[in-house]
Amino acid sequence: MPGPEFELPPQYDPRTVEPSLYQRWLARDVFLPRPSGDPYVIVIPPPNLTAVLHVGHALNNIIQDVLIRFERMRGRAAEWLPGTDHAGIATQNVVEKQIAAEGKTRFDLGREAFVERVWAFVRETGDTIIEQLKIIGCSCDWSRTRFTLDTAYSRSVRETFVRLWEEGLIYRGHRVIHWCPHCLTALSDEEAEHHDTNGNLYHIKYPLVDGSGFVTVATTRPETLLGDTAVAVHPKDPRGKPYVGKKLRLPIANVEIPVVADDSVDKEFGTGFVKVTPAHDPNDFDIGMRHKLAMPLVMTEDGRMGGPADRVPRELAGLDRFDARKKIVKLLEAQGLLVKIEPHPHSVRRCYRCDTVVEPRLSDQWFAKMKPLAEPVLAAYRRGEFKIVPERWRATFEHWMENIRDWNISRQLWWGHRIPVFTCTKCKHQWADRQDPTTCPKCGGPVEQDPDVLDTWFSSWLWPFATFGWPQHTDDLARFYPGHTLVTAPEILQLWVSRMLMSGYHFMERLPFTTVYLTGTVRDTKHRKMSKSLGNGIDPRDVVQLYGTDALRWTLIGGGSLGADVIVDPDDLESTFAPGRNFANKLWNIGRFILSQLPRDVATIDSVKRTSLTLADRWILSRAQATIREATASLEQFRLDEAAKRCFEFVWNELADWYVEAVKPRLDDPAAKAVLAHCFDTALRLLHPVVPFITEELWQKLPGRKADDLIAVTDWPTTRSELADADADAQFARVKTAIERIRSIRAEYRISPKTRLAAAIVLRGGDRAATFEGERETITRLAHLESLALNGAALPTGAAHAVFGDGSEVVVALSGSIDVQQECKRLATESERLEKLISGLAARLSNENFVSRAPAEVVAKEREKERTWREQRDVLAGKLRALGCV
RNA sequence: GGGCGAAUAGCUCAGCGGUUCAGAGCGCCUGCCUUACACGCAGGAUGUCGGGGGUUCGAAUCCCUCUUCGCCCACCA
Repeated sequence: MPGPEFELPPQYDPRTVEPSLYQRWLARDVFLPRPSGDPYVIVIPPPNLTAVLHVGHALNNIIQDVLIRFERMRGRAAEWLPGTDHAGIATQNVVEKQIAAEGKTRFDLGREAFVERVWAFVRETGDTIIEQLKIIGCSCDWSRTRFTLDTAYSRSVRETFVRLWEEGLIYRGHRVIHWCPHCLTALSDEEAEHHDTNGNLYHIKYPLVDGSGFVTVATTRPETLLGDTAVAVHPKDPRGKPYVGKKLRLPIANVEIPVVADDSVDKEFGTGFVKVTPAHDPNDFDIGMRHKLAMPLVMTEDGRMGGPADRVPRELAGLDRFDARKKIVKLLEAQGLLVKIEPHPHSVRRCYRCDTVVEPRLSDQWFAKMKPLAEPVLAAYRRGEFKIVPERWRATFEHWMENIRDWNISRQLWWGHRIPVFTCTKCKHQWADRQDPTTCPKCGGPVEQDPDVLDTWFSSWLWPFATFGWPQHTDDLARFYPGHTLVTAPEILQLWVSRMLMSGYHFMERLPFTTVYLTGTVRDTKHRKMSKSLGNGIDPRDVVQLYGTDALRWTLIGGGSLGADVIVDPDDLESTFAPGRNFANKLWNIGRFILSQLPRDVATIDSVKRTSLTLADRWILSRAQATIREATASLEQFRLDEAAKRCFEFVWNELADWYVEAVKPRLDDPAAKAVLAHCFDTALRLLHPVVPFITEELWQKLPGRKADDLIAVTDWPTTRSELADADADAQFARVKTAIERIRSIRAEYRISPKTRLAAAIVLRGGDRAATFEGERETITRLAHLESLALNGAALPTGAAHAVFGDGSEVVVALSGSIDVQQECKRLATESERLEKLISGLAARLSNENFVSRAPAEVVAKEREKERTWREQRDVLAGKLRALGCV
């Protein structure tokens, strides 16, 4: 008998195998799409370059990797395009913070030097992020790595802008937008996030100019009263009617403002009188437009009070808006104009990048019209041309698409794509240009480019096709657009996903993907989202260092179902990731055992005669078939967790716990070796997408591997009907049950493995006995493991016993005596339980409705069950009598 | 203010009309170093499936309602 050809350590050490395997995959170009074949395309959600990745990002990318590896093994030309996002405002913020630490601002450096500085930063984090993706095993096509500021990519961005301009979908809007006083830029609606706040509602008296009294307004932002140009009432509100057309004296500012009637006022809210600040509130802006009111700004861009001298008194000018609020309240109080302050919870918008309270501000910005882009996408969704999983996001998506508003695409930043709008300083002609013009095409005068840059999402919304070279008609574009699956976090469904769908449909006339997979969120034990700012972010590299990449992947994939959150305890990585590590180690040891048994020329399963297979052989082969079928179906439905769990069961509970044990007595049987090799090979392939490293490592060691074979590009197992065997499934299930009963009895009576025992399986029905006869060696072996001697003879009564489902029973006789009292007690309890079950079932079966309405097979099954239970009860009664129990 | 989701074993979560649906992992208890694995093996305990109604022959599973948590959306100052 040939000994093992190599020795493997009993503990798997991922650190020694993972890096070299990754290099090997790279060297063989397995991550490149196959030159031919049906493409399967995923574009990575390009990570921001603001910080290194945490486990939340890892989840997202591992899901993509599982899908791409699965499809690659199925023979598709799998293309996973990686890259990174310049993340305009976010990145600029981080670098500005760095500069601030040096006591400088971006204005000290100047635009060019600042942008250079950002580039340096971005190159560094970019490298780290790519490195992290490799460490977690991502099989991206690195030859096509893109960055949203690449030269070619920038051309795409510019082309889009100019096209939209030419189509009349871009316009200059003078309106109130969300302004971040910290980032000093406009934000889109989506970038100004709602946060619930415990604010106050201030009731303030505005005196009538004619001295005849006051009206009282209610506001949450008293400091904006300096910018009031009217007070509005609802036209049908009797309280306000008498005042319409009258003049009020604005407190503190000392200007006169009118009372106007406007439908938008809610009679129910506050006092019914609304102060109107057109330059600092979007609603008030609309009112201002309707009533042709002046719109003075009373705050500076950085959130301090400042404006026309008649409105902003010297004592307030330059004061921060929140300090100004306190001061104004004091002044009002002193003048007796403050009626009351009542608590008023409401929502305040904050900048999604720096968390500063956003200030609505009248400003000129570029907008893109969205309705014409959104409508066809919504229609396509309703026609089922793409789907979102989990399906529950449907309402959110549709609601957003139905109520879409124009998109503010200009940002007062330096880091990003400069807006390609040019203005002639002489004739004021304004146009968008694909090239940088030097002179005005109309009058030849000098030109100026718009100083602002585009919203970062204005480049990322082109990701599915700009990355493949659009607007050039490249081969890549023809082959890889449209793609297939987009995997991302639900929080950017609007910000990014819906816009990609719109741009794809608009510019490419095809939707960019067929499925949007929205992942869950990785949270800590307090259910807080994992993030750097909260300090609960875990670097996936730390986990990999401790437990290995496969353990990380296993935990994240197997730990949560489709779209569900995954909880990671940052203070106890061990308990979070140990299951993954343990599973890898289990796989390793099964491999160690099986590999030590396999000869170099192990037979294929096809060359083994059916007749030389035992029940256990046929059973495990059949289980393998079931696993292939179920795991494949789960993956096709994006249920990665189900697929992983099914494979886990096959490997651990079926292959290791039962088959490997059952086969030990006949390890010199070539058929057994063939079955072992086949099942292990199948398991490795099925598991490879989830745990790529250890499966590759073990698969390499299987007999018959050629030097350039790699599991990463080998075939996905397919089902073969001739190996499925329902008979074997059923029969082996019975063997298992019998063995389990024996073990249970042994444990219950604390029979040490050294104690000699005899047991019998007494079967009801001769045919089944015959079946078992044929499987004697399996049973004998398993029984031996339990230190049980198994034979077919009946044994003395009075021994411990078990009855199971189909009426067969196990009787175990001990060489010594048993505790009769204890056994009586046990039997009585069991008898009682059974009696209860029987009476419940009998009631059900005597229910006419059940018998007539339930499906026939259900009724039949219940009848059969009742019959069995009654038999069992009789057997128990016999035992009780035999033992002399009362 | 709307919409969505979640509440199942001590913890983290599967299951989402009948088919072992009362489950998995971790933890816990009892035995075991049985020639792959103690990151293991065998056996075991633990849940009125958030409360209350309803539909049904039958409900963790569908409907209503309440409570508690999340999330998303929202121009009521």
